[in-house]
Amino acid sequence: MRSPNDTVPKTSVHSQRGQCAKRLSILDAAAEVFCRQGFAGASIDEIAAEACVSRQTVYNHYREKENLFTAVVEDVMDRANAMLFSILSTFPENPDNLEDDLAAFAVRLSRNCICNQDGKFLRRLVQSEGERYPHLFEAWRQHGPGKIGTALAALFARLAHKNLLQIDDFDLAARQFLALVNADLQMSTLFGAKPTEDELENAARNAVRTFLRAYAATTSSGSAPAILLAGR
Amino acid sequence: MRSPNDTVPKTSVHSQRGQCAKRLSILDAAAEVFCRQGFAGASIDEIAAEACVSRQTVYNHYREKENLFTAVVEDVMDRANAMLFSILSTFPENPDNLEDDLAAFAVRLSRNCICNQDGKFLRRLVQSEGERYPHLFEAWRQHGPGKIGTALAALFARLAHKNLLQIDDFDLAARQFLALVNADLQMSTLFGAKPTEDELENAARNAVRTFLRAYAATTSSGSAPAILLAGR
DNA sequence: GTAAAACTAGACACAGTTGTCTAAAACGTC
DNA sequence: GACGTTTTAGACAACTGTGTCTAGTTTTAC
Repeated sequence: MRSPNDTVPKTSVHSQRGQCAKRLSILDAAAEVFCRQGFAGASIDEIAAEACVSRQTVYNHYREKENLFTAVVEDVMDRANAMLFSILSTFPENPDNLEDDLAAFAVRLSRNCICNQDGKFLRRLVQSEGERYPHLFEAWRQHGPGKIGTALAALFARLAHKNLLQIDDFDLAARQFLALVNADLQMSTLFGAKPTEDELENAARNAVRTFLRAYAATTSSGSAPAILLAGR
Repeated sequence: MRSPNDTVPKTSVHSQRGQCAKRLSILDAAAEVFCRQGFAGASIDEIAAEACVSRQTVYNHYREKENLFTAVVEDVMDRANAMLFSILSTFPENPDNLEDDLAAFAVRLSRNCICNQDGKFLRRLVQSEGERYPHLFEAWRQHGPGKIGTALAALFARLAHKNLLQIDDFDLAARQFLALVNADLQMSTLFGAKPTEDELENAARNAVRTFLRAYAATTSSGSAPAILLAGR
């Protein structure tokens, strides 16, 4: 896989974001350009220019376009993954107001995992190149943001165990929660425009309200919680 | 816009799917290739080959690549649009079992508008080329499947008027309904694999069940309908 | 300060694409 | 069968992109 004459300095730690400023700069520029133009449309010259680096330097570090592409994908996925788990850890152990806590959580999730540059990049790339690079898709699913689903499912299982939610199928609930959060953002995210903070807030509120109407634990009397039905 | 020496026969009715078999064949092949490779990655040679037509014929009909691309987009959108309205018209005026009717409706919608070749093409293209061709995105929204939302909202308004649903914001409910239907299909549709008929059925059932838990009209007693809570 | 490593700029061969052009072939119609 | 149109196959110029090479410059490390 790795050619012997990679002139990459001593610090050739695979694609892990390591040391060298140029390497980093190339990675970032490449992410930008690949995202804008797709794999076929992106040219090494453009990437080099955006990274303020000579074309030869790009080739020194990444040997060929294909190689650079997979390095970028790995890098973005690593970052997205770290971000995801940092956000998951913010959910309070004992939520005192489930609706507010879930909404705040949803805002963080959509702001930092879905609507940010990395989220956009991954969505676009998996969509347009996923068929051509099946391993890309698989990586996205198992090791990248595709994991959001399983992580969320675990969170919901915890909440159900505390009798705060009433859920049969945790994975399904997780998928639906994400889908609902996305429902109001799709237009923005499809187009590429970053939604405002207000839009994020609204989208989260709408999603959580509907989600809780469907999944909030019923009170002991068996009817839906008064607070949820009251607003209608 | 239109060059005077378009050698297109007498039947130059813009891009409306008209007459000439070659023209049709080119349009279909181009849709296929653009979808697979994106705009930059698709070559006229490949399109011509897939259409079983000489390259020159492609140029005779569509003058240049850009032109062919927009013709394909228009064509696919027209078809998707027609399909959407044909499906909307199948929803019964007086549903006797809302859950079943909505589920059947969701199956038809996802099979024929979301998971089919045209749906895939449009999603992929809007996603990857929407930023470069803003008019494409705008067209998709106003004149293509972006309209599903408003059409659905109208349907839900009707159902709410008949006291079958209890909805504040019809547009929101429509977006959420679509999002829920997509929730289980995203993996398949992202990857490009056609889901099986069973998967469609399941996705629709899951979506409708959650949707109705959130939006079904409460019975006169004020509690959620017994049938909906019973299953849990 | 010096030597090794990293970087730059430019030229280069090669391949692929777009869009044009031409002459010959196939087609449809009267 | 003859005419006009459509289609084809191939050659073509212009361009763009990839990946290599070289020679010179800058940076870094000792």
